[in-house]
Amino acid sequence: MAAASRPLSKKEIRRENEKLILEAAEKVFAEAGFGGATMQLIADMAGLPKANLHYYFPTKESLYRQVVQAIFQDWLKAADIFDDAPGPVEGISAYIDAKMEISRRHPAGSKVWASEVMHRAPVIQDYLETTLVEWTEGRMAVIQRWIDEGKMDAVDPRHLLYMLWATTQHYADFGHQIETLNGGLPLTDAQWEAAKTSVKTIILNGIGARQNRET
Amino acid sequence: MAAASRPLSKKEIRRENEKLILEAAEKVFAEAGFGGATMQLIADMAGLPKANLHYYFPTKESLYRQVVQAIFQDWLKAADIFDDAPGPVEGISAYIDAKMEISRRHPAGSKVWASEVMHRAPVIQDYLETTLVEWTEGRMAVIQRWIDEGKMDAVDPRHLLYMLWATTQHYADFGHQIETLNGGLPLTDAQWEAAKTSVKTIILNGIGARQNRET
DNA sequence: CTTCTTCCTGACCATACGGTCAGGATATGA
DNA sequence: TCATATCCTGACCGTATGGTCAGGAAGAAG
Repeated sequence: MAAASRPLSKKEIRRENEKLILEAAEKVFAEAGFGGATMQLIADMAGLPKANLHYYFPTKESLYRQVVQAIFQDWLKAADIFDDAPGPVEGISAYIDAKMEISRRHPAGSKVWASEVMHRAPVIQDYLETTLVEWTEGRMAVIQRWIDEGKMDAVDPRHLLYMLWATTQHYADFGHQIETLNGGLPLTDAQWEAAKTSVKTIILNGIGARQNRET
Repeated sequence: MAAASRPLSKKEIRRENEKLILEAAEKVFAEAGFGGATMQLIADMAGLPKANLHYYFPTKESLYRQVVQAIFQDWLKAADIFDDAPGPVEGISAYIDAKMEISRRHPAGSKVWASEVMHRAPVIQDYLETTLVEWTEGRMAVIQRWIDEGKMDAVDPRHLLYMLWATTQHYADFGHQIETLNGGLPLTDAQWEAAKTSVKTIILNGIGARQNRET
């Protein structure tokens, strides 16, 4: 059937299988929640026997933990954009674009994250208290600097961040609702562009973001 | 112990117990998700034996369905405000206030709803396709009228609605994250006011909402 | 070729869960 | 007062699930 490649080395096998399992797990956890997900279903989706999952990941929780941690990494990475930007127009635009793209390409991850937080973060509370707190404070400082430099209105940086998270992740977490309201069809390329544009327009206007130098 | 009231009539008993069960169920479903919730836990929280739950609600699913339907009703009701308003400043302000208040007073309901939609709405898909679609189209028409009347910028009404939902519900669904970022403490009255103000300011400025008559 | 380590898996187990039921308690209404 | 309908619940049941394990297959190392 499939193009049988040469036998894989042990390391390759491990890497390959862990990847298969993690990908399947992310989907299943996203669709069913932690409680509703079953190891059997993840195994089927990964195309491996259930016992094999327990060979790589001793418990359901350890598998879940790794899924959530991977998502958290992506989440943070999307924000490096923020720091390098000269002002809110560039920085926030780029951040919205990046997060919207994640919502589009990686909706399962966003859902798992949302579910984890909604359930009071049973497995990544320590990350929230350390990494996320630091990250947030850093970004708030950037926004405050922009305000001090007169590049945008004096809005509360914290609530601006929440709005950015909420609006962008909404397109992943509530994607099903959005699809239903779109006649049951996934958004087209053009519709995604319209969504991005709407979010950027409203938020940038909303905070009175001003270009670095008036044209 | 408790002030023993006179014996309840059968009807009162039924009403009372159903209420107890539904309230407990909403909390448990919100905290654990449908799959993670157990009838035993709901029973304990309601202070009733498990078999009693099955007397009032034959299955876990039927109980869940009623919880979700009740939430959906609230959800829609909050939006009557919209129609009576003369323009976006009043209408959208009031809508944001109302939805923020729901997020604050009724976070469990919002979480159950979010969870249901994230899992592709297994029990209320029909509502999404009928009631929600109609509701959304009605509200989009109102917004479009405001645009046509020059009361706000020509933003995409659909994405504006999504932003309103996303930003307001975020304070319930991600309340735990927000609390963690607030030093582990729930938001104070003043902080809730600041949140409302931020959301309203950014969105109303963002859409260029103009008062009915210039002062 | 031999030994060692890693990978693999069918069969199995204990538990927890949703759901049932028989039979008792309690209100209602004639 | 008695009959009936409703409410209540401890004990029970079948199933599904997370997890285990013994033993085999297969690459790595020498």
